[in-house]
Amino acid sequence: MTNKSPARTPRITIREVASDAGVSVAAVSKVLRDAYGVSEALRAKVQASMEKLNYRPLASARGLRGRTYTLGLVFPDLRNPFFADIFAGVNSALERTRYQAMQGVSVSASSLVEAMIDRQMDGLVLIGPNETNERLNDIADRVPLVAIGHHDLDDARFDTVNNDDQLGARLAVRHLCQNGHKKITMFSLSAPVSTVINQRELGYRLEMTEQGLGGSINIVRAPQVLREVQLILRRLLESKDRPDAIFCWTDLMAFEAISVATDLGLSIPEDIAIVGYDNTVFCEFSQNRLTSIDQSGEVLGLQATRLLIERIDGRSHSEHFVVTPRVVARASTAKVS
Amino acid sequence: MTNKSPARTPRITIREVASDAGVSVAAVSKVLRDAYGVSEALRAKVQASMEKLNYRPLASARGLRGRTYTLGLVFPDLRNPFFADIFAGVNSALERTRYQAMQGVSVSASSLVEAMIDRQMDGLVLIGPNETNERLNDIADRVPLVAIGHHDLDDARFDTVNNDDQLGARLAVRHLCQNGHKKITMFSLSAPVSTVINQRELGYRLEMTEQGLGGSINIVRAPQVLREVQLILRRLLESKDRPDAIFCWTDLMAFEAISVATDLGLSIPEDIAIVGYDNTVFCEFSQNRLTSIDQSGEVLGLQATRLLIERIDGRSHSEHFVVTPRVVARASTAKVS
DNA sequence: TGTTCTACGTGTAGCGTTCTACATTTTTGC
DNA sequence: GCAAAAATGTAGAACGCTACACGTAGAACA
Repeated sequence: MTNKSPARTPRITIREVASDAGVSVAAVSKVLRDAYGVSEALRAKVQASMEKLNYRPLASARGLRGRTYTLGLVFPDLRNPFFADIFAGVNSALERTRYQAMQGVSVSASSLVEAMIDRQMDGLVLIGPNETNERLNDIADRVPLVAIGHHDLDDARFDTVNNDDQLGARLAVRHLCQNGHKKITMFSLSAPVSTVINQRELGYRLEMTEQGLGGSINIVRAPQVLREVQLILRRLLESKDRPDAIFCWTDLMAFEAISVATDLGLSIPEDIAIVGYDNTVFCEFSQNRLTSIDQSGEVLGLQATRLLIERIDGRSHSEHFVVTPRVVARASTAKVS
Repeated sequence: MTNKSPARTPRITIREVASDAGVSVAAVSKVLRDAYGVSEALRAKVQASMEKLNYRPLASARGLRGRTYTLGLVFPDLRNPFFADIFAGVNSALERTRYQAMQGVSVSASSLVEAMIDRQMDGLVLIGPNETNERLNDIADRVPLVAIGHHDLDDARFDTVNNDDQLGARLAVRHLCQNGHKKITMFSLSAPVSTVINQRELGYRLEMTEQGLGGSINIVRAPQVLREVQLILRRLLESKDRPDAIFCWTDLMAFEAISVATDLGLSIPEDIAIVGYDNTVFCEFSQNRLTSIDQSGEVLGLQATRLLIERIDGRSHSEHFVVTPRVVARASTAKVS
């Protein structure tokens, strides 16, 4: 066992800065935190030394007493480009702050959240968490928390940022109706039940009923497993009473639907119209031209971050921010002549 | 200013575990690290107390003395699903270890890397870094480092994990030739020059020459800006001497190429064949059916993580792992009859 | 002139771990 | 049965920072 690791260049500490600047450690710390009681002269001296020595405070050490200036983001998955939009929003909110975001990815947030708390994140943003309010409250008792995509506000001791998923679904159905479709099936998610999915299904049902199409309400569900998704879509599109439109709970599923439909020789939108959700960049591709519901991920990320920092700074009552979704129409739902 | 944050439930510390188990703090620490010199009896007692109190060691505190058991991953971008494959590999390598991965996203790794070092990451994996060897060595002097997608091994004081990008490009060209194409253009990246891109361009040139097509070598470059990419592709496909095949440096660009070609009414592969790189999940879609070079992101991630942990454990000489790419043929390059 | 403020600095006790050095007990070898 | 060696446990000093409690000096006030 050659346990002799290569000599690492040692870090500059606050003590060295203090001695270089000829002041106390406490003074340097004050400058670092712009705490009260530092003269301009002292600040300048200290900052010069920090610059000169290229000093950077060690987050772990700070965390032991105060903050680490680190926010944790928990994504359910990395494959969906929608999350990149949220991330962009987070970053632009962080631009002029001293905070840094670190991401983790995990379907079941649980163990990842614990790991982030162990690592002293000052606050957490959970994206599309599959957790009960009880569990989320339990987390919120230990660290400032904001959830993106969670609709149960009952007694929530955390903030939420959502798009109006129920409205989004209604818009999708309404748009399809306006383009002359009647047999509209919703393609939804089976496995982890989430409040987001519930809202979208509810919106679908309500709008179908309102449009006088209550009789043809049909929700088909699949887990997030590629094989299953394809199988179920294929079965749906091959069935005798195939729908003339599908509303998919996320763009990714809509792309799968386009793929299966194309495979079966169906043309879009003539034989089957398709609507997705999230309005990801891939919707624009000519090979997709997917009509989708835009929920502005960037705004979601930005607002979530804003709320989180407020909460870290001491706010204790909950706030709930809602974005209004809108239809972005493309060829996948063009009017059937 | 209501600076009264809600009372957070305080953490269980090692001291409480020690007193609950009736042993010293040092003993608990030993159990935690499975250090030498703990009897089975003591270990059992301590573990029972840890379980009972639901104790979790605080990473910041550990970091101050030893390790934080956190690895940092730096992605250049979140939009490319290829990175999800790498991430999957990292995770499966981490499965039976006590390490956790935290991700950051940044085109220019620099400031993010500093932030990660400040946060006491035990080691870093940089994915597709746009950095010189000098800069990377500078980082490697301060923290164990592995680069995925970096071909300059000259005097590298870090490990690298690569697919053979030069071979990958050759395979792409060879495959196109076999299917009867002659005017093969490469669509490459202009802005941040990277060793990966260099290798792919080199492979393209070499294979074109070898195939006797040296005369029609043509590399078109665009930055990673959507507008520009589309403009340049459109110009290329509308030009008088349009190529009959395009080799794109990444799947994402290939999808754009398919989009533009579709837009222009060109059919694939009859009018124009297209090859991508990465073999991302989206290649399978019937609307794409994109032939692509597979570089098994999962293997890259797994090996990188393995090497990183070895390095953290003391290895000081550099290792360089190479994966052999392969062509995955789909309809976008089917033989033109 | 004395007294009270206010502004500016400093000393130092932790924060929750790890780890070296050491004390004590048990085992081993002869 | 005794010394030496091995095994097991503990004390306590860091690690780099924050923040509380003070000290000091000059300004403002009466």
